[in-house]
Order: sequence, then C-alpha cells, then structure tokens
Amino acid sequence: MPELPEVEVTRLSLVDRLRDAEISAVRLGKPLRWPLGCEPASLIGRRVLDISRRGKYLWFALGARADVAADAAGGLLLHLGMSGSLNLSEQFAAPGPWDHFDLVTSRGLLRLTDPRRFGAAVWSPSRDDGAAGKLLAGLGVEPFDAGFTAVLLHERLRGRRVAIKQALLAGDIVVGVGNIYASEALFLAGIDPRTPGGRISLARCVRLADAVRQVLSRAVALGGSTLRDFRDAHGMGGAFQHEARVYDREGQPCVACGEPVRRIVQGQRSTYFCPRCQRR
DNA sequence: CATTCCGCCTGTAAGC
DNA sequence: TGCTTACAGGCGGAAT
Repeated sequence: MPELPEVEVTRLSLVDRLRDAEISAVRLGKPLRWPLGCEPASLIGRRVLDISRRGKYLWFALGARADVAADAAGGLLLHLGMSGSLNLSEQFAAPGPWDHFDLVTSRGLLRLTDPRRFGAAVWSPSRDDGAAGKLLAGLGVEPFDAGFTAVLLHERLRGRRVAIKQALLAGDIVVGVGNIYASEALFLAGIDPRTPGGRISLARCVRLADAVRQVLSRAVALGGSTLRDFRDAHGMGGAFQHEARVYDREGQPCVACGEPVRRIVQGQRSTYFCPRCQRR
C-alpha cells in the first residue's frame, strides 16, 4: 500500500496530535518484519518529540525518560509495508487479529494495523545511527528536496540498463515512488516504462522529475490512494485512485488518446502505460 | 558494480 | 460450493 503520499498523509494526520504525548504502555502482537529491538517497557515514560519522514519510513523521535538517571533519547522507525496503517484513537478498543503494535499515550492509542506484517517498528538510538541509520542508509534523495533535479536524475541513471520504471522503484536515486506513482509519473512524462534508465535524455529527465513531484504532491493533497484499506490516522481514506491515469486501468481507454491501457510485468510488479502516449 | 530473484505474510478475487 | 492459483501498495539480501 503505502508509498510516499500515504506515509506523508499519515504523518501529517499524527504529528500535531501526538507531539508531547507520553507513552504509558506498549503492546506487541504477532512479529512484524523486524523485531522491536528494545524492551517494550523501556519506551514507557518517553515523550514524542516529533514525527518526521524519510522515504516511506516514519521516525518518531522520543525523549529520554525523566525518571531514569542519565537516560538517552532515541526513537522508533516505523514502516507500513504493503498493508499497514496507523490509527490514533481515544477509544482504546481491544486489539484485532491484525493489530501488531500499540502505543498507549497521553493523547490516545496509536495502533499499527498490518495484515501482511511486512511493516515494522524498530527502536534506534537516533535516526542517523543504529538500526534506523542502517535502514535509511543508501536511500535516494527526497523528491521534494531541492537536490532532486533533472541533472541529478540524469547522472544517477547514466550507464544503467534497467528499465526506468524499475529504477524509479528501486529508491536509490529518488525515494518514495512506489508501484502506483511510478506508472503515473511515467505517463505524465510521456516515457515508456521499459526504456533503459541510461537512455533517458536530460530533457526527458526534466519532464520526469517534474512528473514525479507533480504526481506525489497531488496525491498528498488528495489524502493518498485508498485501493483497499489505506486510512490516515483518523480513519480518512484517500482519493487519488480516482485520478489515476493508467494504474489498474488495463484495457480501458487512455484518458489522452483513447488507446487501451496496457499492463506488463517488470520485476514481478505490474506496470501500466499507454503504448501510444509513452515513447522510448 | 548492476541486475535478477526470492522470501517475508495474509487476504481477496478469479479460474476451474 | 469448494479447491487452487494468481496477485496485491515494499524491500532487504542472496544469487547471478
């Protein structure tokens, strides 16, 4: 599920309400992708200082415990995997079979629901070191940072024979573009998803970088895509899926030219594109 | 180094 | 109706 827009929408729906919240209890369900990496009880008494995002990861910065001498701050790195979502509620409902991580806080119950359990919550002493530093190392540039330029995209694609769709998904050049938004951005840029990355001209990198920014910002503005179960922390679904030009539209007419949208498989993932509007 | 493939899980929908 | 298969928003790591 969650690509950058869904993760950012989740962050935005949480950050104001959760800042300064104090953790009073932790509950673990079934194992997630990685172990928590600390004693659950060691989170009790910590306050949420801030929530930031890097790629599709969320970093919950947590303060030191007031009642522990010389205690160190740290934080939790959360990932929503394919099917995860976070919910903040004052209802404190009993956990369901898909609820695998709860933080009881002074501002409500923060709950990670994740049927497939590809998500994770991992303790780390800081965002840049320890477990979080390891997971975030090697990530590409943020798409909304000034550093994400056509020149950078062009340079990082140079010599790569992998299809541009897969290069976008890999996340080592630019982060946050998942399977939905990769197809959508390539449609907007008019680029055939099968084009080898290194064969994309600088001029087309300009269009592609713009398309990535445009698609992701539009998706954030619409609350993300809710294909099945994505919700923000207050239970609100997104609406971008209604604006998708090619994703999940196999056989339907291209919104620009009427040609049927094609579905192909690249790296075991579906890609959707218009064979007339998108060229190598 | 670049690229491909596997595996992690479970739910849902399609096919027989 | 019931069983089997394919596929789903991600990503790290092993194999090639």
